[in-house]
Amino acid sequence: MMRIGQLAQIAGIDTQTIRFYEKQGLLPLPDRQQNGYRIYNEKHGERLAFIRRCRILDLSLTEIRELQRYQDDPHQPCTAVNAMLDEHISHVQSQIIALQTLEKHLVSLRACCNDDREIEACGVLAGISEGNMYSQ
Amino acid sequence: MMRIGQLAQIAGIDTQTIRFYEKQGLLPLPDRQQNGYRIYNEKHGERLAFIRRCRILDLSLTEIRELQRYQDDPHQPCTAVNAMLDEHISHVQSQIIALQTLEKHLVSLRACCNDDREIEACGVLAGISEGNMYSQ
DNA sequence: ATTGACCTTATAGTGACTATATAGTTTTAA
DNA sequence: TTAAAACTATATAGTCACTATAAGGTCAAT
Repeated sequence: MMRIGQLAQIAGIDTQTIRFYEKQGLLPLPDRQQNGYRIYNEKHGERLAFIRRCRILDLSLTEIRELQRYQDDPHQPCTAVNAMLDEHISHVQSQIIALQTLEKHLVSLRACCNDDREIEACGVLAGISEGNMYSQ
Repeated sequence: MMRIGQLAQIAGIDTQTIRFYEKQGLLPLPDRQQNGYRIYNEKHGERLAFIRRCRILDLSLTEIRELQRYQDDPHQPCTAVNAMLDEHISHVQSQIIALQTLEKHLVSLRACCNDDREIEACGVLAGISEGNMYSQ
């Protein structure tokens, strides 16, 4: 039995974030003291830890809600869970490829200028302005 | 001389986005017809193309504003432009590394389950719930 | 009695758009 | 000529996952 501040400290997050997750339907409504303070138990702590670990995996709050629904129905087959993860992995891989392309692009742009010029002659600005940005 | 729709078509973006850039101070205020319609010239088109190319490089609107200020002062040295790009490259590289770590993490989690289980026994959900997420 | 630490709710801000609502204007077709 | 379609205008809200701020209530210790 603890109040929001203690739960926040244990979970390593802000009290605001806990209230936010509650409002988002990710955390079950806690009991309240007579003064209105929220009271949490260990179940809340576990639920919060699950949410946090999902967030570390960069799952969206919607995906987390979906995972929680699966957990509440433990005799379903878990294909949907695996499918979600597969799709998430694809998404992350796409992001990586996009960023690697961007990086190449930026590095080759950077190579167009040393630091000893005036703005007017800056190869970087010229490179952006001229717009042959997809010509490798 | 063209109206916003034509400029949008040429630039390949939405009219809303043009008005948004104007409000953000990225596009100079265009003249207006008697009916209030905005009128653009080629300079606006070039400016918009510059903005778009910067966005393709994933530069923020703030960074673009900064680049525009440099362009307006063409006899400054261009060290700041290059520094901005260097920092942006570092930022992109950090993102790539973070995503690659995440991908490894997700792939190893995915390997904890085949598709033929019940939710209760799902290795993926267990992997998230158990929380030994940083033990490689 | 008051300070400080904690708790409450409600609201606004972040970034870069995107969508919606409402209304006025111009162009095209019947 | 009139009515519909296509364009323009402004203002406001929504996206995502928080984060910050405001304004106030509660509690323990000094």
